[in-house]
Amino acid sequence: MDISQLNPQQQEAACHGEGPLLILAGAGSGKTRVITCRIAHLSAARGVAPENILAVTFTNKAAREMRERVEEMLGKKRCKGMVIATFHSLCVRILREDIEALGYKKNFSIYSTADQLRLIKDLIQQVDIGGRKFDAERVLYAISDAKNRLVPPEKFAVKYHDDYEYMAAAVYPRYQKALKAFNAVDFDDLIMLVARLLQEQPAVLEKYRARFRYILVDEYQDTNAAQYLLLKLLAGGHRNLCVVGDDDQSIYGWRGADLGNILEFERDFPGARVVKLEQNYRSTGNILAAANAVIKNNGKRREKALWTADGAGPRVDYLLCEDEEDEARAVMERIHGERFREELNYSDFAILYRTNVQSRAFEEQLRYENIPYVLIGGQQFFDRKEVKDLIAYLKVLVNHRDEVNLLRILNYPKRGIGETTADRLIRHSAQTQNPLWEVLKSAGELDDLGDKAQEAIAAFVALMERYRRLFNRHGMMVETLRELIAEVRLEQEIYRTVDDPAKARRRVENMEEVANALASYLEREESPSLPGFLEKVSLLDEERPGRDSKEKKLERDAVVLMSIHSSKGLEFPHVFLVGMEEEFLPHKKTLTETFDLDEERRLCYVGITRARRRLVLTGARRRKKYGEMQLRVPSRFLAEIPAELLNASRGEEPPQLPEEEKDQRASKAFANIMSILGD
DNA sequence: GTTGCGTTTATTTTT
DNA sequence: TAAACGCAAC
Repeated sequence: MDISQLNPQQQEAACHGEGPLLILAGAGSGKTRVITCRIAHLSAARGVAPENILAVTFTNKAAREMRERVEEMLGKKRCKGMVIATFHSLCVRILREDIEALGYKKNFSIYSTADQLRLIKDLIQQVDIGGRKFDAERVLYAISDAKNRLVPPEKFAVKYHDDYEYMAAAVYPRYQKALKAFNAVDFDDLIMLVARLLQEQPAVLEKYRARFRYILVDEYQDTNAAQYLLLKLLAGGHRNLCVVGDDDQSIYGWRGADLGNILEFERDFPGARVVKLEQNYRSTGNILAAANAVIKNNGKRREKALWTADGAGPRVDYLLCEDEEDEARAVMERIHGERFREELNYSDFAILYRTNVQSRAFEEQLRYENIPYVLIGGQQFFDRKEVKDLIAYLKVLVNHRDEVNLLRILNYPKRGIGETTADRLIRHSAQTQNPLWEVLKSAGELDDLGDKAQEAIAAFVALMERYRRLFNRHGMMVETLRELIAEVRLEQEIYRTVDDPAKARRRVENMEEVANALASYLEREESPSLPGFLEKVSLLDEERPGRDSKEKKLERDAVVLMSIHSSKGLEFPHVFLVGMEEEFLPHKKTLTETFDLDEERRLCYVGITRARRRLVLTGARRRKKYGEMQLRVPSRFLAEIPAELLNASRGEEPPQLPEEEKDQRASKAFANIMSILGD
């Protein structure tokens, strides 16, 4: 480890000893370097044992990179036992060990969003408020939000008195009860249950406090109430908590992230040392000045200003285009020109937008001009039906109480257990309080089922029990999986139901990808298991079979298209921040419903600070929306960038007037009209 | 069990 | 505009 390569503030942070530490790390200020150096410092200079170090991140990618870099510095051997994990995978580890204290079994399933939605749809039907229909996603969102805020079902308060709140209030307790009966937890539970476990079980808390004596947290601005409590409990004894983050880059408020956590760190951990990292090693001076100018308009924030030792660079460009097509063409023009002039790769360019629909015009133009591009985001591999079906089999094999997935596969592919039979089975299960799986096992004794149905059920039970045994054979898991696919005829089912042969083939290949993912998991893992594989799959850890994960896509020589959210943590020599218009950035929703303009401004800030050497902002005068042409107004954030930093070509118009002036102008216009009317 | 048609709705998505 | 969904009809 070479501390001397760090700047003074970075050194101060990396070498801090005991007690709480807040590192306010501006965009591009080398925070990963500081965190990894700090871990190395704790280990090498202060003799902290690896198993006493816990580093928590939000993404698998961040965790992986952190581990790699620490291993590079310390050597693999001295990192053994160190826990560098995401919040979720840390919590799974803890729960696998200690969840029984909460009344779950250790083979609990982790429910994906799709699993959650299936369950919630079902529960909405059961509650049934006057036959009115409800969007399950909105109900799920309300429940998830409650969990993130640590609000238990019985304390869920209806505040705004809208229908969805009442529905959520009705569904939430049932949902939570069902999950427990199914021996399943959702993503939010992973955090919430661990927080509860630590709160209610002093012995468990002591165990982990003794184990994790030094805790480091990355992207602290993104922590929610549950994660905060978890950290507070874990660090409660020794207070060796080091958090790194940037309040200006908090863009996940809508997922429960609580900006207060980073703003109030010293209040929560008195005596905390605060280190600001403001030197930026990424962008040119003008880009940073633009970023600073925008973000300083936010009210609640930690004052900081990024600076660079490098030059100012060219000014930030602003292109006001006619419409979305013109905008796309303008961006292409720039890509062609710059690429040629500076001998750049396509992958040096990124096009960032607020909403995914905006990518379309750019995709079309890129394709038209034969420029290679990758689109990041969109449908996830595990959202594909065929993958979910196969995974459902595996989930049930591991946890037969998982009724959401049991019902998913009970008659898929068709095996003669129709809807009527299923309904009867479910009713029996409800009446006798017996898990559905037990009802299936004893279905032979039920007199309201026909012989055919009973036979089919018995065959299904036998199939599942057989595969449960088969999967336990050592070193045969991939073969077993393929046998399972063949035996239940999943492929035939796809070819039967999908009429487009190419599409069908792709789906079958996706299923094969699951087998490949399992194979690569088996290769990598020391003591692999089916539950272990499912866990990786659920937590979207590297076994994700999609042949184009975000990381892989970024390796190709292609222009990158993605949302501003997806771009956090990345950087590109040339960035196009497109659609700089009111109702995109800030988004219409925040103007009419959520009113969190600050988060939109942070989003703008994140977009700007992705650029290393050149930033181009674009917008259109009009664009087609919902099939209709609309006039567009330049984003108010443009007006926050000082004119001398901006290079406005194309349109003559300067960025829009500041808000107050616009208001004044509007009220003057209003006064005029009134006076005319008054005459 | 499909197919087809009308209705509805339209952010962001680290796990 | 377009995609996703639900419901009714085949």
